[in-house]
Amino acid sequence: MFDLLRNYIERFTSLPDEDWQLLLPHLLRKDLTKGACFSREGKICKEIGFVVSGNMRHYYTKDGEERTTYFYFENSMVTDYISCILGKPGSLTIEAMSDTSLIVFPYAILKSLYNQSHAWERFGRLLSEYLAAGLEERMTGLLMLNAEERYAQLLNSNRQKIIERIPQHLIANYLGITPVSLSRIRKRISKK
Amino acid sequence: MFDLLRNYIERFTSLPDEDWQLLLPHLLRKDLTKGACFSREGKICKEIGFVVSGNMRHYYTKDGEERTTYFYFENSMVTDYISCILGKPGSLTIEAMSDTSLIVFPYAILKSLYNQSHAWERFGRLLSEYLAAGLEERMTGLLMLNAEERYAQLLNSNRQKIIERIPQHLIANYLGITPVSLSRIRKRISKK
DNA sequence: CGTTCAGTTGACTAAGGTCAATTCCCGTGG
DNA sequence: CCACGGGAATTGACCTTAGTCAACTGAACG
Repeated sequence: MFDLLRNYIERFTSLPDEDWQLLLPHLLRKDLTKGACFSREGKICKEIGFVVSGNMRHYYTKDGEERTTYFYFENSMVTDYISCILGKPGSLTIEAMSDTSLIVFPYAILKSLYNQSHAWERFGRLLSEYLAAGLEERMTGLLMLNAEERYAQLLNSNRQKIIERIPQHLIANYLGITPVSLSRIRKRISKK
Repeated sequence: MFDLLRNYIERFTSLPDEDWQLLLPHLLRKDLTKGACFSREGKICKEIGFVVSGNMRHYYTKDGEERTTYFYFENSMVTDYISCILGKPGSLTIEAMSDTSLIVFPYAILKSLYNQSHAWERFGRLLSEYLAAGLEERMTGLLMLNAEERYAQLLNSNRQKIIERIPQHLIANYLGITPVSLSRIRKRISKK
């Protein structure tokens, strides 16, 4: 099963077997039931996860309201990377939306791998670059587009899984609007 | 003068002299006059810059309108990093707000340094992490705060240079609002 | 069947934008 | 020294977008 993670990593950069062996002994399987949290606002996130099956979302809270900014599906990494990097309490909560199986390992291990091997350092660079590119796209969407345009962008993007598998009120939340507004937007679009 | 850049890099990670020597021959000085662009929307950005003196801003455009999302002052790196990383045309324009002196080098060189040296790879990782952390903070500000809260956040942040040296209509733009709105917000705050 | 929860719809509200007029500040030329 | 011109900032009147609240519909499930 751990090979799923290895394949994922190799999509970023090739990883000699000896490097993989450095991580392997630290991998654990972890199962979360629906609604359980992988990481919580206010806690320092110390683990990296990899979703084997199930799906998750992460959200920020303000005045008790949730703002979802990411959905995780099988075959992707999950962590409050900013909290890991900065070693500070995160502002993010990551929650299993269904029963979910993960492979996990401590961020501290990844950090020590950075020292032990250039290949791991490279993986860390590429992962951060990938994250930054994603964040930038997200930010420009919020900055440049109104609600209807953001919805249209989502429909035209390669995020099919979100449209197919996420209930509408969470999609609204992800777009930064209320379910009521999304319903109206959909009505407006369908009239065209 | 190039030592300014070296000092900047060493704030991320220590860099043995032999590694620094790999970059040194590729450094150039570049001067931009007020209003000149370092990188343009629609062009692939192939250079990394370091501001020796002067200041710059970067902005996105939508329907001919500019949205400023970053100001650069002396002693900081400047580039459309996302365009560099992805090797795609950027959606960002970076413009000198005053006559500006830069140290520049090709991104391709940095990329080759990643292959040549673990220390440079580490720098690349830390730079990307730093960028991601900044983007995340910016995104959450846009997502979670209204205009007045964003302005208050700016005032309470360690971005003094922006408040002191940037004209109000560009601060408004940076906050994602019109100069008219910022003026009203300031009035509201001053009444308290 | 009734309960529950997602989604839809209507009426009203709030935040911020638009447009236009006015004022302020500052540099330049007479 | 004063007058003028131009851009930045302020202010008022009005508009647009999305949020709020509440009522209603509809499907899923015990």
